[in-house]
Amino acid sequence: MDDLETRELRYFVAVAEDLHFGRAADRLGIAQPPLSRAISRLERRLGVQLLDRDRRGVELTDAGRVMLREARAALDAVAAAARRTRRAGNPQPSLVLATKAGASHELLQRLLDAHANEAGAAPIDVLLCEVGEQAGLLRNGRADVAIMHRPFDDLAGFDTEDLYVEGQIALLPAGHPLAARDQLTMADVRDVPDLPIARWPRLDGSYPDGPGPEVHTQSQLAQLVALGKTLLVIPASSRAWQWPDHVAVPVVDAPDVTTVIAWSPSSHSPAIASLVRTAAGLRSTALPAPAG
Amino acid sequence: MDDLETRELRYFVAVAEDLHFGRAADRLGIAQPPLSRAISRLERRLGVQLLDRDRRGVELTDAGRVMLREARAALDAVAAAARRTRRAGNPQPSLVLATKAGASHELLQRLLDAHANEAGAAPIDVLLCEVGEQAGLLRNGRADVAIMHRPFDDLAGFDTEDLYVEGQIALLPAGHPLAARDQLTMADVRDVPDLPIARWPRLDGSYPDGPGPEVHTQSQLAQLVALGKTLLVIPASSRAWQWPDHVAVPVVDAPDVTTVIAWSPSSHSPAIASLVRTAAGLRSTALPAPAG
DNA sequence: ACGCCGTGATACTCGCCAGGTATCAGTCGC
DNA sequence: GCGACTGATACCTGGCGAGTATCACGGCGT
Repeated sequence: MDDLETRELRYFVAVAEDLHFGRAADRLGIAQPPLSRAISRLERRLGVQLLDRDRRGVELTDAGRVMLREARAALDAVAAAARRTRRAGNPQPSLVLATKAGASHELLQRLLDAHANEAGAAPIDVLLCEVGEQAGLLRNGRADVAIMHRPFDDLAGFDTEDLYVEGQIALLPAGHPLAARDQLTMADVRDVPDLPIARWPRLDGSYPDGPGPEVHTQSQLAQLVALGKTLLVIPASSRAWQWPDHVAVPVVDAPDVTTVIAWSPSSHSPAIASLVRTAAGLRSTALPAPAG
Repeated sequence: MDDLETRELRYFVAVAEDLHFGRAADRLGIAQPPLSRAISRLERRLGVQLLDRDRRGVELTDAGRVMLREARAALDAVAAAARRTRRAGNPQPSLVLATKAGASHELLQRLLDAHANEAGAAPIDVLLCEVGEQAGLLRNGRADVAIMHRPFDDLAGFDTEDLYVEGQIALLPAGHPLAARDQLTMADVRDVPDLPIARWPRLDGSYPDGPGPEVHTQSQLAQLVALGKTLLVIPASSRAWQWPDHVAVPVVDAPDVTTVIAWSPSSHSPAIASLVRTAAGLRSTALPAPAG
């Protein structure tokens, strides 16, 4: 059983994403014939057909879909190996912590302070990212550790330590009828005709149906909120979303949000262990009382 | 940033394991000079020294230790991609379920029965393995799903669903003084001079200190228990360990054991989802009442 | 001290295979 | 039917991976 080479996996992923040999070859910076040959050799070696070269187009077979998912994971792991090794070779290796810009700000501040006070603590580079990016960064080695939120973020495949549990609030323009209430339910908040909830892309990039605007960055969303065009239900601690002319109202039956620190089990190092221990230590100290 | 090839990772892992270029080259089936060159090229490309070629021996640097761990994970992921794709290409793809021989027998039986009754269920191959092997099998694609036990097994990096919680029992020869008690504590059980608890290897292969015999397979352990040479504290449901002349006594303060079904998030397929759903469904039906 | 063994590195040669160009073979549109 | 477009095939070339021979260096016998 001769292993696959990462080149073959890269080639297959390119073709599977484009479903077009010519364009995939372009992206890869090679000519089309070598790509065709590489894919058919891959299929021959696996003894499995990965693509249906149905006239007028290429399609993935079931096995091809399996291969696409597995190949992406494998390529991430290889890339992570290279990146983490490079960083480990630095004279003073640092930890990269990924976090959603604006979320869990206070907790992060306290974590960084506490960590800096530890003797011999590795320096920490904070990598601010968009919603849902952290998992990918951890997987491909661009980050060592991430602050994430259950149940929003995809925690599959990571080790995690719970840091904080809180309820959620609805963020409303000050003048809105619902803003006068001192608490809301999800039923109140759904189907508010003048303030539809924004729709985020799913993992596959498609958008759920609904009346709200489609957004895919936090700044887009911030803009819409500031304009009073959308309604937001977010963890109580996400103060970055606070505007002077908006009001936060607790949503009593919204699911609790748990802030966690997550890392890839294959990169578990003493430096990460120390940071996680510091983070877990913050749990016992005072934080603003969780809502909900 | 040109990626690493799996060949380079395999070579590095071989050298890092042997700490000897000649023997590693032998194992790899190549000559020593190409191996030396491959490693130094790898180091040059990463810009990081991985090995200290101190005369009279090769040693891993810190970065080398990082690389070793990451490279193993990456190679597992690549191997998993190949194996799972091959299996997905079969006309009637099956799921491979890994489980410790003898553990959770009744639950497994019920799971297989229930799954077989599902319409369109994939056939299941059961892969019986030794203690601690399941994680590796899931990681490198030899298995799709595993029955594992918290807190004994290494669940890092997997998705899991809890199936069953139970207490633990001590297994004693019928004539032993402790066998007359109707419950025990860990303090009772530790340091019983004539029945030291067997020692299992740690993840790195070394053994903890202690008076008990070293074991690394279940049959070794079974032999020792049958001879009355060692004492066992195991989940109550591990009936495979029951001998006619042995007695099970509950250990009231032993940590609860949770039986879980685990799978690799990168191989999450409809077939696995269906099996997991079936397994979770068993939770609500009658099982022997958990002890503790 | 000397030579010997064992180690990893270097020098060179060779052959395979990745990759390029040119071309073929279907399929669709008009 | 013709042209446009797609992926497959034929054939060639160059680079790199792998082999053999050898070097450089340290440890350790006697």
